[in-house]
Amino acid sequence: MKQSYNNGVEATLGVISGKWKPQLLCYLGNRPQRTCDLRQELPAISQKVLTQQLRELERDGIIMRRVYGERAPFKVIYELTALGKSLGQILVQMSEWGEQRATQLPDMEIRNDHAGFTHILEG
Amino acid sequence: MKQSYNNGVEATLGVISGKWKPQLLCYLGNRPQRTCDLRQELPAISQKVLTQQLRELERDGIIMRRVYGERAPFKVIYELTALGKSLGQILVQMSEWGEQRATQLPDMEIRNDHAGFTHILEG
DNA sequence: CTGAATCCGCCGGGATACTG
DNA sequence: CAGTATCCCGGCGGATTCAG
Repeated sequence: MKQSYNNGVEATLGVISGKWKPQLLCYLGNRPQRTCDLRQELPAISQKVLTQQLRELERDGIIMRRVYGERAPFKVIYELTALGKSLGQILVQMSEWGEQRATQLPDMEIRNDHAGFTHILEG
Repeated sequence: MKQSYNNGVEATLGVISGKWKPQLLCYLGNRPQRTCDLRQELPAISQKVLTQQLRELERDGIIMRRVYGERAPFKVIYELTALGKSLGQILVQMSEWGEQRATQLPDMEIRNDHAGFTHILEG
């Protein structure tokens, strides 16, 4: 079926929105990672949801999935595609805007700063 | 209660995510608008949801609400705040990225182009 | 003209158990 | 190690009605 959006913003939101996607993009922006690496960085995520979010990012062409090994145990590596890396500027700006805003609101906390996303720009 | 995000991207997403918010920001980026104007530009939105989304944007400091008139019928005007306008660059970039991506995918359609958001930058 | 109050369906995300 | 299959819950957004 044909996807239809009113504007490009909605289309972009459709790609990066998701409870764990910003964090996944951040970690994968640093370097390609194995599934177990991601599970270690995101201890709270369930297996089902991790696979789900990764599948969506893959389907949208943001990340690439590579499997090594003929039989279990497998080694699966996820990494940003060129398209995924092209999100770098946007992610850094969104990160900075959010941080900037948090400084004005005492009741808002942001754990990691935008440096986590800047690595995407280096690729 | 204290809001907590893992990174600034999530914080920004929390502000602009919502089924109608990108469109509302686009229209309000052109000029301040009355409630009835917005309802005309978004015929499909229900009254409840329109008010809801506007309230959220207002609570987050993105738009400002002004009421004119002592008694009904009231005249209510919504307009972007300085903070709201500071989202302009991000929205334009997200819009362009989404459009760019749509050109690669035959099954994806985007009705309005990023020009709708560039007016925010002029304020 | 503008908005509050209900009631409700859908879907993203979570808990758990199972497979290769 | 990596992923699938169920069952489940909460909250966003929708339809409708009432009010100043």
